[in-house]
Amino acid sequence: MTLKTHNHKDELRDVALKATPARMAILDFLEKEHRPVDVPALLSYLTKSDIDIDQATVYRILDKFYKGNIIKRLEFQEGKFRYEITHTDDHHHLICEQCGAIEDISDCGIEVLEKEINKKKKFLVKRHSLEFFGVCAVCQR
Amino acid sequence: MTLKTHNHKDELRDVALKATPARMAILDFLEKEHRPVDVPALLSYLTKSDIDIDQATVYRILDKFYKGNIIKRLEFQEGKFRYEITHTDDHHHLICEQCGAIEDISDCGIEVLEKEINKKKKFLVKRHSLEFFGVCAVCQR
DNA sequence: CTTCGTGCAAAATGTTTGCAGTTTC
DNA sequence: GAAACTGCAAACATTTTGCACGAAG
Repeated sequence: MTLKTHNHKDELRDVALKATPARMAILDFLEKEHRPVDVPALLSYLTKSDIDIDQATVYRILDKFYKGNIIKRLEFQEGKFRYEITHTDDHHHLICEQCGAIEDISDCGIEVLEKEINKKKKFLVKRHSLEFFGVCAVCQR
Repeated sequence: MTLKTHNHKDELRDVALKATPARMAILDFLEKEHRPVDVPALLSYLTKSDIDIDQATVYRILDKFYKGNIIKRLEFQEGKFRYEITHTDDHHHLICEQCGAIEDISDCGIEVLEKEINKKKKFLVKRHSLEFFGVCAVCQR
């Protein structure tokens, strides 16, 4: 069992955001889901949880969370964004193009590459996106 | 000087696509531009070149090209797609968040990682996306 | 009580589709 | 001439915005 030093309220206070029911529910959902979620999924969860919320509000909340570095914003070549809780480790995703399964992968050793880029190209890397698309183990059978 | 074994007409015939003026112009533009372009940029170029084309047609052409592997489809966290001619080398991009400059970078050594993923996770990688966001040399000054 | 957050409606942006007419091979 | 391609208009999906009301600290 891990020691939880922060709850959602603290998390929000840390970035000067008020702890509203909608925000708490969104954090709950993002934490519960073990994959990056899109806005439709978020909305349908909120509706099912009897939280009546407008999509505009959801986008505004996600924007605040993103800017406060509480969540990450990802693109899986779908023409829309997905969001996931910011974790301490730098991980990426394996996206199965057949069933849509999303696996995590860590330790891609990309920091080395970033340093090299900085040295060779004088480009200061702030963040990167790295996703793999293919066929998962189950779909290969 | 490099030997050009293929022109645009051949390129299209190779993937069973008819060589129409619009398609030739789009290939011209994508070849001329040294950065991944979005649809608005493509449309404005075509208009300036007195090629009257509907956006629906542009999207349909890009779709065909993408499926024929003539072009690549990229996302730079902008909520839209960008396209570039498919090159033989596997390169990625450094995107300056301040001025929008896009530099190429090669030899990221990601094939090694893909093989590892295949072995460890039994996930068959077909393609990947890797982009770096940060500040370019000019904007750092 | 002031600032921040939300709902509602509308719009902006990017992309896709149906269908009738046109072009390419 | 058949199949592929295109224009037009409309629809669709995602995301953003203005404004008035409501809630949190």
